[in-house]
Amino acid sequence: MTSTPLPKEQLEVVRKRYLDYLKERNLRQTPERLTIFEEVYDTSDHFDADELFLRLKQEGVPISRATVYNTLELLVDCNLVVRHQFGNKQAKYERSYSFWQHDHLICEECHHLLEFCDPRIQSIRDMVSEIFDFTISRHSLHLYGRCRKEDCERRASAS
Amino acid sequence: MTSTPLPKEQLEVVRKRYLDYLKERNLRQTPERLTIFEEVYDTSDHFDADELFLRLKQEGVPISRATVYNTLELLVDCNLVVRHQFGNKQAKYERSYSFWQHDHLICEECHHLLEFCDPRIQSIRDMVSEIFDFTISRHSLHLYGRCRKEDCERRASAS
DNA sequence: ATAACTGCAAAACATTTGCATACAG
DNA sequence: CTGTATGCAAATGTTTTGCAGTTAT
Repeated sequence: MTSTPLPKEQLEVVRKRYLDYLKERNLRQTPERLTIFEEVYDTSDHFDADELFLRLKQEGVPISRATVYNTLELLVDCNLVVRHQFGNKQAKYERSYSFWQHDHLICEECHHLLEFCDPRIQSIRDMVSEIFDFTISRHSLHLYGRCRKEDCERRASAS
Repeated sequence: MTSTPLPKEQLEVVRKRYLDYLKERNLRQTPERLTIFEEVYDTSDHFDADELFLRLKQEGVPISRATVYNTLELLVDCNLVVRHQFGNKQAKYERSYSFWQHDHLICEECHHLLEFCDPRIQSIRDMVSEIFDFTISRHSLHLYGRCRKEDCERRASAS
C-alpha cells in the first residue's frame, strides 16, 4: 500500500533480486539502471514515467526519458514494479515487492487514489480460472466514485 | 455480453433515449450523430474509435475522425456506451444498454476478450463504499491470463 | 574487443483542438 | 438567421524507435 520506505533488509533482498535478474539475462548493470531502481524503491507512491524522469533531472541525475521508459519496463518484467492504467492514457507505476495484493478506489472528482484489499477477489479469480480453463497471472480492479465527506480536504484544490 | 444484435423493440427504446438526451440538452440531431449511433448499436463487440471510423468510411459514410470521437463521448455521457481501458493506451468501446454488468478476462497471448459475471464484485463495491464513505459509480475488473487449452484455436493466428 | 546500452531527436500513435464552412433548428 | 456541429489539418501528450556514440563485461 502507499506505505513507508521499505525496511533496509527487505530493500537489500529486492536489490539482489534485481541484480540477479540482470545477471541471469546478461543485461548490463549500468549506473542508470541502478539509479532508477533506487529512485523507484525510494518512492512509496504511484508515479508516472515523466514524473520519475523529472525528479531525477532535478536531482541532477541527467538520465534520458528513453532510458527511464526502458528501465521501467525491465522492472515490470522482473516483477519489482507494476504498471497501472487508470482510465486515462498515461500509465502509472508502483513498486511492488512485498506489498500485499491491493486494488484501487479512484475519486472521480480529484483523482485521488485509495487502496483496499478484499479476499473475495481471489475467489473470483479462482472461479473464473476454472470456468474458462485459464491461468490467471494478474488482475486489476478499479472502483470509481465520489467521496461523500462534506469536508473532503481535497475538494478545494481538486481539478 | 458479446451478444447478438439488440431486439428491435429494445433498439427503439435506446434510440429514443438517445434522441431525448440530445433534445434535452439542445444538442443537434445531425445525420452523423444518428449514423454513428446506428453503427455502434449494430456492433455487439468491443471496438475502438478508429475501427469505427474505418468501418464507416468503408461503408461509404465519410465521417471525420473528430466527429467519431465526439459522438462516442456523447454516447458515453448518456450511458449508452462504456469506454474500457485494457492495459494499452487505446480505449475500447462497447454498447452498454440492457447488458447485465460483466467484467473481462483478457488472454495475454492473443488478447482475446472473454466476459464473466460475479455477484461478489457487488459485495466488494458495497464494502469499499462503506469503509471509505464513497459513492461508487462504476468499476472495472480485468483478469489477465493464459488459456490452458492445448488446442486453443486462436493460438496459431495470435500475435 | 564487442555486444549491449544510452541519449537524442524524430517517429509513431491515439486523441484533441482551432478554425473556416455547413447546416439544424 | 444563428449558433452549433462538422471536417480538416495541425497540435498535443505519451511512448517508441533508429542510430551514432559510449560503456560494461
